[in-house]
Amino acid sequence: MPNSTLYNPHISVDCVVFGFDGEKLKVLLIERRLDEQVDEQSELYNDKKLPGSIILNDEDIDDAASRVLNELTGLKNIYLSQFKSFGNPTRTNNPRDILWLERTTQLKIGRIVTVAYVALIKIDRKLVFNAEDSSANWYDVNEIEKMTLAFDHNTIIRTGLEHIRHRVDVEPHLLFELLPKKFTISQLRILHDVLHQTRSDVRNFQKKVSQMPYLVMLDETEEGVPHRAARLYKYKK
Amino acid sequence: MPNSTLYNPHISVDCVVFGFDGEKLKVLLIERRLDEQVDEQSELYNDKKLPGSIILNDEDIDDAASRVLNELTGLKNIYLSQFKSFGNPTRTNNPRDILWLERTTQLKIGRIVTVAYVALIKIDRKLVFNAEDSSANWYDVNEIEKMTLAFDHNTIIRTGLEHIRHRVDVEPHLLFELLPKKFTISQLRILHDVLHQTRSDVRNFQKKVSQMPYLVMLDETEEGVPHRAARLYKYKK
DNA sequence: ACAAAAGTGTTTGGAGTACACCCATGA
DNA sequence: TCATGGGTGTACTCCAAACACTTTTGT
Repeated sequence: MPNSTLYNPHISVDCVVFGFDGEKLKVLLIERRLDEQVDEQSELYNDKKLPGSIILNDEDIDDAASRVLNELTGLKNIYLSQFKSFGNPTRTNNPRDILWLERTTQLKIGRIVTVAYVALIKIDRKLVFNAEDSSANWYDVNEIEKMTLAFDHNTIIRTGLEHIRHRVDVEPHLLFELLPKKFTISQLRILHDVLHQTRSDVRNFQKKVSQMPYLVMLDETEEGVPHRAARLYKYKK
Repeated sequence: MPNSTLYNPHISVDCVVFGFDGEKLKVLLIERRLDEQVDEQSELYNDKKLPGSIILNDEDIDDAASRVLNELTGLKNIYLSQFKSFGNPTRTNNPRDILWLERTTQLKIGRIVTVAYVALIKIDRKLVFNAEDSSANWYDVNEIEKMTLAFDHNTIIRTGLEHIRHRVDVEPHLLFELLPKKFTISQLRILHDVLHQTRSDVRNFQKKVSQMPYLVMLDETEEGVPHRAARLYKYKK
């Protein structure tokens, strides 16, 4: 439980956590609920938000983002990239959001500037989603556009998606943060296409990846598929 | 003079203002001086810092960056791009910096997270550099690496330079923010090379720019040069 | 006349793109 | 045996890179 001598209530971090299920790009969202009805006009919360937190008084902002992810997933060493800060003074104006903040933090909250991060994780890991005394789930990025999230989190996700698309152009090895340790060329191609918003030719894609020295072919194939099993690869170094 | 009911002392903006003098890339730095000697151990300040400010209570962070630039140069509609926030808790630990902050803001200052922006301006404009009751000057980006600036401003400038280099790859028209309204192809090529850290071939560069529809040839040539005068161009649309 | 930078075409290699068929596997 | 995706090669196009000489102007 946040404590006013430990926390800095002016600055927060929010994480847009991307995952890839083999077909679509997903984002991890926290279910926002307040069960206890404190007074008559308090609504029940039943919407979603990005994982995030106000920062600790002596905490680096990158460390705060790592902490949020670790509390959420139990994992360390997740790929994290700060992409933008959101400081519009009206972003914390919705009474619904203010009430929720003050309930969950036990702090008097005014304006908050949030520093947003993109995180990439392998969706196949069994994750412990128990942060913020609530649960988290994966949602298709395309579905999210139609949902109404807390604060300005729709905008943050949209911007984070653009950011990671640009980053992948410059650093293609980021794709491997989203794939399982062993993967097929098809999975790599589909992920590549989802992020680049293209549809690559299968043969040309094979040609391209065969020139990547850091992609090593394994002596294994996938299992349990109702067709010819594809060769597995791993990312090396 | 800052006033504690108007200003939010937890968040600031800093601007890395780039200019191009025809040869080298420059950054605008404020001379930091405190003339009045308040007590015996107070040093005289004679170093440099980025233009910046803590934000107003109800001010958007982008607006705060615009305000800083307008106060500094008198200009509006300057190209501005937020690139990173710096929130290491030790960045405001230097007693020298703390003292300076409290003197100039008249506020009790703790930790500050700063949101950093890159700005591009045409160096040929006659600018009114009178912000923060001090003066500002252009410095070569390469010289700055050897200087010791206030706070973590060396790091901010280095990161801002990387940022603008990437941006120019994606949006080549940003180059025209740095050039005078009328410019030669040589100027454009030299600026391009400075930012890409390359040395382009003159003929190949001419070929490339001749395919840019937004680059229009004027019926004028440069003047006062001790050699064949080059044709002038302007950027259209 | 000389110094200094402006301006101008061609060739070549590599990368990207388009395109169609047989193969292996499970049901 | 059938349905489903896996895996493979060639030809064409286009862009980037290499490369040298003549022109214009001021001193």
